[in-house]
Amino acid sequence: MSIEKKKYECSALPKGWQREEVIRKSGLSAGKVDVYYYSPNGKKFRSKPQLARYLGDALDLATFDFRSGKINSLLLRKNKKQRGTQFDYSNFLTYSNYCFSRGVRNDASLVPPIRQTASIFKQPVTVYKTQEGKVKTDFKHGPQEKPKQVCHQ
DNA sequence: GCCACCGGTGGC
DNA sequence: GCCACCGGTGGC
Repeated sequence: MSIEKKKYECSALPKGWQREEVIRKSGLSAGKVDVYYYSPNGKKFRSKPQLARYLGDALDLATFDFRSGKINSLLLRKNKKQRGTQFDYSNFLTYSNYCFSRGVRNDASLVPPIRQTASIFKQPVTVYKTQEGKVKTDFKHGPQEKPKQVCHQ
């Protein structure tokens, strides 16, 4: 039989990103599920910090739940200790809030949004509905490869 | 040498 | 005690 492995688009991330679940098949941790992400250009990611480093300012992962691949606003409360550079919360809106404000629910488990008005992404982004419950995001002239420094004025 | 995979543990 | 994260290595 084929191995339990699936790679799907991840709706909480920009178009082209994929999420994969791999079930451990041996050892003490057999049955444990490992989650990996693949960037549009095929780079593999095995942790949220790794993802965050790669994305830099291009996308805020504060509400991104790595394991489930979904947006979880509760993560904001449990502020993980931020090392080195400290994140500026004064000027951002979570992706889920953004979806909410657009009348898009992409996940049933979203908690009510915290009302905020701010620019969402630090990079131009287009969000549009395709089908029921699906959201696509496209970065305008987004870099193909590594997101380099984005100029914030 | 690479990388998929499981182990070990720090931080909670 | 759990689990997110990443080290290390076996198998290629």
